Amino acid sequence: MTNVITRFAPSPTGVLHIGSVRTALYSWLFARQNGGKFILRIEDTDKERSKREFEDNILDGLAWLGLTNDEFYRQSERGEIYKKHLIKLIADGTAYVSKEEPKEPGDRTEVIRFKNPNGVVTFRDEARGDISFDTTELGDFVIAKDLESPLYHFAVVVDDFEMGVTHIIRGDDGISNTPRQILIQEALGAPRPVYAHLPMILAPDKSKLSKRHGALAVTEYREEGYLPEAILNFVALMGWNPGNDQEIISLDEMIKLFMLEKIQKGGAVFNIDKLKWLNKHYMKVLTTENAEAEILRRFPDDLRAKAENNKNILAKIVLVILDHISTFGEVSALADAGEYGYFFDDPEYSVDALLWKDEKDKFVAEGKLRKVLSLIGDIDDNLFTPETIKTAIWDYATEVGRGSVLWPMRYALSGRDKSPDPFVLASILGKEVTISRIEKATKLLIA
RNA sequence: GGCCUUAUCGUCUAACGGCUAGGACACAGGAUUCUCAUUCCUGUAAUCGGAGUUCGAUUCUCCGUAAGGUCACCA
Repeated sequence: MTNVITRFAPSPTGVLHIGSVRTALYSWLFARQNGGKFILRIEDTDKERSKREFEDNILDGLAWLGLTNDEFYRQSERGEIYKKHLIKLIADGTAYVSKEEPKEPGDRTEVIRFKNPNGVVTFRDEARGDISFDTTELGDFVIAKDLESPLYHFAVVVDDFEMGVTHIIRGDDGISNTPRQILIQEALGAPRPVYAHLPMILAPDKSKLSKRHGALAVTEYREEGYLPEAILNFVALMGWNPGNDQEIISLDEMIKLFMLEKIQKGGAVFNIDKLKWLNKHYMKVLTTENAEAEILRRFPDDLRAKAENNKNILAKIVLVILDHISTFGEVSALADAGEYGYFFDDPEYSVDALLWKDEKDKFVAEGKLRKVLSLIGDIDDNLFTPETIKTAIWDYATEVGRGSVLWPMRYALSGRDKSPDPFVLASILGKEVTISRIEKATKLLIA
């Protein structure tokens, strides 16, 4: 295909949410796949509702996701262009100035209406097939309040024409707008672009996704600790598939495999669990430095200070932390719950907690911990790894009952009912700290 | 209400008109190291209803039903 030009045209009356991201992504993919251009156009003809903060949010979100645009426009800066076409249509007789009875406060007594030829419009939708409308019911619809104030339908058509847009990929809600836009196109003498309408993204109750259902701005997903790769992968697969069972798909692969014809027709319910699953996957393939930075950022101040003073420990616990979360945002909640303290400070716990459920005798437990001490005492400081520690203890633990050895050992190191296994813990803490914590536990047991 | 669109496991989806309707998330059970989490294995689970065309329908046609969109001097 030659000279493909697509566009993403949000109105800055709200934040960039997950549905818009998918529309932007598909348009972007199609342009990139065909070596074409991707245009970002801010549709801010409604001066009342358009807000700069929303535009900033949209730009911020797209940049974060890496959906780069080749050209950027604001409709509010293109008044002369619309005016020129408006004058031409009026001169041609395909539009006219109409006297009106104001129906609501603020209504004009004069607007510009389109002279509807009243025919049936049939267009081909790449995602759905042929669609026909009888446009008679539209009447002579309003296309501008005056020469300086074009309305949505008119501005869109003029812009797509002027910018040479070849493929319009947009939401399902644009489908009913298409006939009247085609009418305007024909009056303008503009070529008809290829259309592809995307099904809606729905809430779990199948209603339109809204803030109430977690339709957050992508910038909020970023704050919650989702990765752009996960967001992109997730939205790509809502309403499209690569033609095989592949679930993990990179942007580069999407560019290769994307096809308008494979776009789903029915709406898709937003499934946060799948997003989390994808995010967990992408967190694991993140570089250690990036993961470390994300984690550190979520730590409360005191914990962060300790971690920064002990980079050695921090580097070792990244994988352990990653294992237990789906988003980086969970780190702060877990940290607040005291989850990571034991990596840096000796834990506090009661004697009872130290005892395994099937071995409540303090003296027996103390004896087993002392045995552990002697078994790991021989390991070289530099070879204090989960493997060597396990090798040293395993046979003994198996012989006398794994739980009766491993539970007290793990508890002595972490002071928590739930934690990584004792071998990993010991290797993270290092030989010296491990021994001192276990010794402390033995003293507590026979005190 | 008019018009437009859509309908496969709970969810995202696959299946030239032709194997036992496949995969993923979630869920359940099991295994891997005491706990938690990973990882692995196994399992539960779907073609909206009714006609028609056909040797044969998830697939094509029609009628229902349900859901969504749209009917602005918003976008």
